Amino acid sequence: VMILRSRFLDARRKRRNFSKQATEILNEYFYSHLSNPYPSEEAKEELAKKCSITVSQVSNWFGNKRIRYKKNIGKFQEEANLYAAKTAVTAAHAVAAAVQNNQTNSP
Amino acid sequence: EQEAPCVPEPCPSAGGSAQTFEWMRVKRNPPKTGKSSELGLAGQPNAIRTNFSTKQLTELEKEFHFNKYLTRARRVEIAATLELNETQVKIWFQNRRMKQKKREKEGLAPAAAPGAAK
DNA sequence: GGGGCCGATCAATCATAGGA
DNA sequence: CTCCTATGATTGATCGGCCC
Repeated sequence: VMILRSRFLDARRKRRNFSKQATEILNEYFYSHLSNPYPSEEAKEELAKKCSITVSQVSNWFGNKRIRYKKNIGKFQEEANLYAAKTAVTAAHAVAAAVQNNQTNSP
Repeated sequence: EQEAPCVPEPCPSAGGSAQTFEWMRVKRNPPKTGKSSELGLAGQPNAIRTNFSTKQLTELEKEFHFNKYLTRARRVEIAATLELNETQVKIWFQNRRMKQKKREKEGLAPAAAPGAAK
């Protein structure tokens, strides 16, 4: 028992929460890829840049998010719906644009 | 950037909210690293994460500084000395190497150091 | 056919940040 | 200030691939 917290003095001690918008970006990606929330190395780099954090931090975030999400799906339902709706709007715009494009050329 | 084979089984749910995808069902097998008390039979693996003592970590760290890779002989020796499985020692070195690599990559380009001078 | 290594990930835990 | 929860990081160990 006393074989204590030998880990004391970790980097964990000076943890900082990510900015509100960084979390926003990460969540957007997570929920828009809920069927397979495993960003590629390139995707991670891009997210890292957009969030101003390191690739490792992006990996940590997804790792924690996935585990915690599946541990209690219900708890994230609201959040899931929120982001689902948000990306739906974006998707709708994309579809609309695509339709416009296709109207002038049908294979 | 578009996979396709996903969703082998979307799951019920009529509501319209999140479905249960495969990654949410993934379960890892419990650690086979049973040790201290190798239960009678029926091989009931400990299924617990071993907590390395400070002494063990210190020795492993020291050895790592000497050699990044272990030879079979050295591994056996260390495992015996520290009372760990050869597997645990092997895994520790693997994780340690990955950790080292990560550190090198990160500590080698923190470029943007906002408020560097303070 | 097996063993080790790598890269990614898991899962439990630690220690802190932030809110009521 | 005292809980209590949310969250980022660490780490022993697993999974799938690859190589020899």
